Amino acid sequence: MNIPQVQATSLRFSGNGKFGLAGIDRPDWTHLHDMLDLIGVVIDDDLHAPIVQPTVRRLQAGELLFLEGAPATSIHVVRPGVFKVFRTAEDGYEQVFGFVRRGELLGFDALSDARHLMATIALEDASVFSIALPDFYALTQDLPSFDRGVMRAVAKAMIDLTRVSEMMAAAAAEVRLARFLLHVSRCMSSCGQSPKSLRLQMTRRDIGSYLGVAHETISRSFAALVEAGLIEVEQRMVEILDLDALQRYAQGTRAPAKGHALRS
Amino acid sequence: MNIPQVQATSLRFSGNGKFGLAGIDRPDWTHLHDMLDLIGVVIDDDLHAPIVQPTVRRLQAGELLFLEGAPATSIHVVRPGVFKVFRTAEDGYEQVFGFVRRGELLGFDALSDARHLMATIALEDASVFSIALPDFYALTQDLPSFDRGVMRAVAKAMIDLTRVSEMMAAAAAEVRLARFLLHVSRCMSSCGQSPKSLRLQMTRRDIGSYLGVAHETISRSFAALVEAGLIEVEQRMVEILDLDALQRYAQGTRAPAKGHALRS
DNA sequence: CGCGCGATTGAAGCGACTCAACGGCAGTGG
DNA sequence: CCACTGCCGTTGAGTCGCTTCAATCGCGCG
Repeated sequence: MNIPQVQATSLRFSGNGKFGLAGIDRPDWTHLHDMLDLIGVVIDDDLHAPIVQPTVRRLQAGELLFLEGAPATSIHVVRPGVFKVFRTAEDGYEQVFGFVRRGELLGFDALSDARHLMATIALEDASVFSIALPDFYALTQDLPSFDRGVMRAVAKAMIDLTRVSEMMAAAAAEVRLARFLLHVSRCMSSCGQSPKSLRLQMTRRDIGSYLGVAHETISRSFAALVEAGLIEVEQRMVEILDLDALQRYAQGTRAPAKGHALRS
Repeated sequence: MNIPQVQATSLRFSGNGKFGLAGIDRPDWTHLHDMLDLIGVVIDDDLHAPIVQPTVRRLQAGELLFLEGAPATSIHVVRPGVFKVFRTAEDGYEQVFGFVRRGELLGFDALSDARHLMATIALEDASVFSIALPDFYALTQDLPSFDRGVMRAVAKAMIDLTRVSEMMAAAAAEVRLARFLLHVSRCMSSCGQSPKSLRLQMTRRDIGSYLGVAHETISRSFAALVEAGLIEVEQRMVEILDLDALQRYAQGTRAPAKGHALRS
């Protein structure tokens, strides 16, 4: 398998009116602006030269952003599209670690040893901003607000990873699925979309691997949630009928730990 | 509940012989040096003023570093000691997200919304370097190598979080435990200690919560691994008898003991 | 059109959970 | 000093739910 090359896109304007002075005659800043906006960075620094320019890479559904084991060259920010982060065990079992959506970082895990430990694939047509590592480091130094924005984004990514543990903490598979759906729901609403109408981009098998259960169990759990009147399912479209009830349903955990000796 | 305040410790030397030159007449730099060394930062920048000074906080076993929900004030780097990161669900169930050891960061997750989502407790007598957030941000700007060191440390923390998924991916509880022990083993060897002789600081219940199984099952799994001749267990001391065999045993993903390669 | 894959459903076995009881150890207070 | 009291760790028994194997259906695609 080969890794698609990063392609520089033509410079175009997407109506970023936030900075009146920007982009009049230097379209080089447009992508940078958009990317900063995407990760929620408020520009309080002057954009002085030398400012690097992220490139845009477009991927079709099913296209790999990078393979596991690939040397890390860039940090990516997801624009439209959803990615699956996974790793294939020696026996062929595919472990899914998470799903990455608009505004989130990709490839950050490789910063520890310059090598990706997980593969990343586009689950639908998508595109990302890519910054070469040297440029990335230059940006963190030149733009303190970018540095903080990255820290914030990374912290959020870490929180997302702990969400996995939370979902798996539930003993019952239906509860795990309920938590997963709520997680996706929150992602939807944070993206300004309806939190009750979900379009899942991943297969049942992906969800199963992510939640640590067999894909057949996911299928049955969907049926159970439908049976309970909490959701409606049609293929990969999920309609949450009663958000509150689903939340209550997702509360159940394992048997609680008894008293705890905490000193402070 | 109140949140323990970070206490500035008096500057005193606890027999740090690693830096022969340090602490002779400028103790202000000693802590910073030690902390940078701890997270693997190679100093290629001049340490010019104004350089901030991390404080040291010592904790007894069972003492909380911070509670969940607490406002984030500092970033911490673990010196000797092991911490447990966890969250208590509404029904009292304690979900363990990970164990943090020497050289790793604590409190980074709060950088997204300035509030800790997880509590952190010392499992044994421990101490940490603490840097107030403003100082932390100042450091990342003043010392590019520190900034990269932090990124590296954070990337490693993210990888550690994905390890949780990997451990939970195994259907069999014994395999999960085997993977956990190997994980601890790798931590030991990366700290320069023996990878075959482990002293676990956490209870069976902690391990169970971390691995997503009941604590009784952890107990039984220990017995099974002992029975298989892979390890020896005495209380919380674990001796790995055959590292290779344990690794082979930990390979199995999903497929219950179907004629497992364990029967001698 | 047939092939492959995703999704669903059924059947059967077993592994993990819950509940329960026990011994050991440490901290505490009379 | 020694009961007392939790908690930790272990072990047993029984139930339940998930996994595995299997068959079927639908859909997209070459």
